Amino acid sequence: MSSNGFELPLRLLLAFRMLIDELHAELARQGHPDIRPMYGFVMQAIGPDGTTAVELGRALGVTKQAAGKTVDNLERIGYAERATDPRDSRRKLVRLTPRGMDALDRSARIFDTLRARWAAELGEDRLQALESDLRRMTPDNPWRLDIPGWFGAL
Amino acid sequence: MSSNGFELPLRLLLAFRMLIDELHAELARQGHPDIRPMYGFVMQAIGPDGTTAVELGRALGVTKQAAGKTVDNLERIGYAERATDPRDSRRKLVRLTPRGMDALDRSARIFDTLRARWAAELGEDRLQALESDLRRMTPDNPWRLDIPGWFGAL
DNA sequence: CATGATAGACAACCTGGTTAACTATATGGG
DNA sequence: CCCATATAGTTAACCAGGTTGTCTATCATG
Repeated sequence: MSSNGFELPLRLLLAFRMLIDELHAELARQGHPDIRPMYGFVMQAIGPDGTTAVELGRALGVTKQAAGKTVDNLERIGYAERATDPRDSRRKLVRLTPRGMDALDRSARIFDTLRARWAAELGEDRLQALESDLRRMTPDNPWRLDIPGWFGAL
Repeated sequence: MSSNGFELPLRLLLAFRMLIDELHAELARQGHPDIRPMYGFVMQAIGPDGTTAVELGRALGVTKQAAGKTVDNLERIGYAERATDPRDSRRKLVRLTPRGMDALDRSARIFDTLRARWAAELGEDRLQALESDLRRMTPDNPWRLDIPGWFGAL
């Protein structure tokens, strides 16, 4: 069975999906029921210091318009806010609200918990080997995700 | 770095994405430029014997309407066809066309090649360990993917 | 034969993506 | 100093793929 090349991508996707589903179930339990799968990546890309729509689009590998729409949604549910840059009035700084920060912090902690569950199941050494192998097979630059919306779009 | 829980899902996704991108680049090179990332999963779910929209939806974890729309698209680009079931005229059998079959066959071979590349890089034993660990952490039933469109939708 | 279950189609809507066109602001060179 | 160009953001129109809800046609059964 392990010689079937189709299984590898499938398992990678299932594993990813499981982690993300568990993350969101837990986030919902902790008071963030409105987070969509994508938002975590977007908030991570916004980061604690804020960014702009154009930079965000570049970071996520989507157009500035798409990035803008997503920020609209984050703004609508109270996780991000926009403010004009005083030093360049073309730019609008996108920053996380305290609620957004909270969601981001909790996500990080939940991911750590989930990783610990994997370590308990597989053993820390096996998990580190797995992470190391994945790191070896994937691009170095962890950012420039290109992720949201890629599936089904490209 | 490997104690950062955020890296695991990210690497899983990047690895998946890489494989899928390489698959589609190679499929395009081999005469199938119109395949979208999802179609591979859908064609795999249709299988060599055909299925119906309802069954397909169940297999993919989406509604029958969504499955129907996707079949519309596969039909449009000549990879699937529909025919009324002679034994139950409510049902419409969805089958792959020869072109669809060809794409599916090539996909399987390309995935095998990609897996071989991973084996060459990581060693067959490490790769088998990786697959085995992923298998251990993900649901048993390989089908019922629940995949297409899940990201961004749920 | 009437009733209920099932398959499919259609419409309206949502999200997240795209291109394209437009406005407003910076910036740098004649 | 001013104009040309580049950049940030918005808006609009579209697409893909998903959802619910409704409707019709067919099957199967009491």
